[in-house]
Amino acid sequence: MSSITEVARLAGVSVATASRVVSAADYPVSAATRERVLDAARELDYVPNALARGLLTRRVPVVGVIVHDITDPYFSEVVRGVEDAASPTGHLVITCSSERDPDRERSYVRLLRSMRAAVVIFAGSGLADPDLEAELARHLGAMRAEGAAVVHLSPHAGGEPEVGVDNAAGIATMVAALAELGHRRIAFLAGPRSLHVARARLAGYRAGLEAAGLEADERLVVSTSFDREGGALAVDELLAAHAGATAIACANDLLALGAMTRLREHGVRVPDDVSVAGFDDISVAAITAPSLSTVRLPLRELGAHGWSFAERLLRGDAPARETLPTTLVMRGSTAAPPTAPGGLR
Amino acid sequence: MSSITEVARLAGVSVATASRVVSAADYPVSAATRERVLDAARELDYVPNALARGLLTRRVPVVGVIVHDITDPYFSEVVRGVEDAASPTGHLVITCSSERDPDRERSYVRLLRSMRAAVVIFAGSGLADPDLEAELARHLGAMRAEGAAVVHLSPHAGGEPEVGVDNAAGIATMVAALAELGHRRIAFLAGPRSLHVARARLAGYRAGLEAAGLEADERLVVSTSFDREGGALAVDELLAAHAGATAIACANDLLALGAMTRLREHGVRVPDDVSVAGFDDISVAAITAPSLSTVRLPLRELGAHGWSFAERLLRGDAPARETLPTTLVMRGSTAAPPTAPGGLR
DNA sequence: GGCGCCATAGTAAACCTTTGCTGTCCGGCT
DNA sequence: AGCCGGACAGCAAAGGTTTACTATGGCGCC
Repeated sequence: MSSITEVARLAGVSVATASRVVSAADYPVSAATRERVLDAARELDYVPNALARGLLTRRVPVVGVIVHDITDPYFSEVVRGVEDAASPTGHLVITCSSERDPDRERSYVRLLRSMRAAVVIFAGSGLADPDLEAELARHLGAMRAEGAAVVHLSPHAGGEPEVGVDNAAGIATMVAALAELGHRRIAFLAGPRSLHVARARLAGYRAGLEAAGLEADERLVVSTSFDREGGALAVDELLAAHAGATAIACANDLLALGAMTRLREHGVRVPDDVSVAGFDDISVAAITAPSLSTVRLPLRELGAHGWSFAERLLRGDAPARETLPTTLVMRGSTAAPPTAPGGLR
Repeated sequence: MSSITEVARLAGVSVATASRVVSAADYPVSAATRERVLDAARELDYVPNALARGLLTRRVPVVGVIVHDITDPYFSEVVRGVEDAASPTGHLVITCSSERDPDRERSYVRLLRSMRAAVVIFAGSGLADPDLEAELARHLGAMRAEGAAVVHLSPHAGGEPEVGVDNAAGIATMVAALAELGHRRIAFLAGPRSLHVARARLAGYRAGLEAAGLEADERLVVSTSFDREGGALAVDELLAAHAGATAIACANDLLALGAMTRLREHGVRVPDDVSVAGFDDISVAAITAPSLSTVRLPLRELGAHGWSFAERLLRGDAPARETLPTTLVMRGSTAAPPTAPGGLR
């Protein structure tokens, strides 16, 4: 593979000049010389060595994205957003599926550091592990000191993310929409109490209730795991409590899907007897029967904003924290409450 | 960030010795010296510079995976397979969503080359574009000459992939299963004629028909785009043709999903009136109502095998081409044909 | 005509590691 | 006692690029 030395030799100039031409430095080079160098580069099929360049600039045009699992549509959307934003500037995206395993996360960050990645974006941070925290903090500190940018995206265990999503407001608009349809008793499937996101969404539910002038009833709030299984269990619990809900808002689409399945098993019709609403708008939501009313998270934008935040960091700016808005998506799983006194009893 | 020079200084040895310790070369170093170097490295939080190392070894522990779109579950599974296989050896995975755009693909390969990536895996190759082909061939040739490994996975426009999936056999087993259920008129939604995969699957359909002793009828084969929209359109076409199919096999789960939706809109029940079968087993397939009978592709394995193929290539072996088997997954969207003369008319 | 400045071009150091080759020391063998 | 070889350590080059600094030449201006 040809190096810049060979390009310079073929063009009959010094390597310095050749370098200035091919790397488009703002250094004066006469048009004739430039042309000769470009010709030589073309002829030799010259591709600059990013390693040598990175060795000097202490940074390689690569952005690492730490996700839980690239297979999860949530994360692949975010990664795609990063990629779309980063690739026009010649940056490559490295995906790191940590599986929330501290060891994997640790080793990924170490690898990224050894590679002198310009940017690290945390899209799904690991669970709290003091040991990991410490090592991570050390690595991240060192990387920042080296000039790399580190950005945290929305669900971030260790505090406020640099770029977030307004979970609370999102849920609140859904609650408002349900109230608008005429629902007075709106249940909420909250997901695990331990997760930061879940807590934010629960807060949004409460705020939405208050804004709509509805009474809060703790019997209407059920905490379970963040998956379909949890949604099904929560429905059982709601039925057992005879809480009389006419609508069920969920902290998560998977919860909503699980709830719908279980409701069907109990012979409860959606949305005729009970309305169900999700959160996230994963791609399945549009194709279930009935299709799921939900709140769309701007996942691609989240990734893109994460990149642009990092880019500004790289330039030495101190960008302001951002919060991205969600959008309401009303589909077939919600309707006005039944006129006859109904709901889950 | 500390370099090996500082480690050596702190340990009171030469850089050569320090290097031999930290890079675990099989070179004799006394136990005491080794210990001192290791201590120094730990104290300084030394992380080797992969760029400097790569500059020397002409290769950096990175594998680029070219996909159509990381957001497509098909590709994210493959990428995950590569990642799981590659990361234990300290390799990082770069995802490149080319969107089947020759320009993007070109620029990704160029970037990967400039980075001296050790491996490039094509998981979803671009459409035929003579211009791209030429430039790609040049890049790939150069990379191979440099010692990098290049591997093509199953859907490969430019010929036989190094690691493939037996598409034809997969469809054939599905056709056999439908025939077994009693179906005699099995339609096939074939996807675009231009795609190599689509053609392979169509061939499988024909082979399956023949093996089951069923008559081929060209009115039962519909070519559309490879998405839900295409599935819906194909159903319209099938209905218009009054072909009287009792089962619809699809070259793709998305086609099947689109077909099911449109069938519902026409008041046709699945599987009571018509059976529908997909191909790929994307994750949604299990949670639609009814759940989709389909053929599972070993996507993760495909990625993992791609990596191991590349690894052997890197070691200088000449591994043999591989073809991975598919598995039949029968769920709720298929059943015996209606006893009363039914089907799509 | 001489001086200095501008426009270019070149020199060489630096980035960090690996590794072939060259020491050095010591123990053991003849 | 002399020699040899083994075990370990160090020197220095090489890998490809960028960039601060230096050199060259031509031209304008007084």
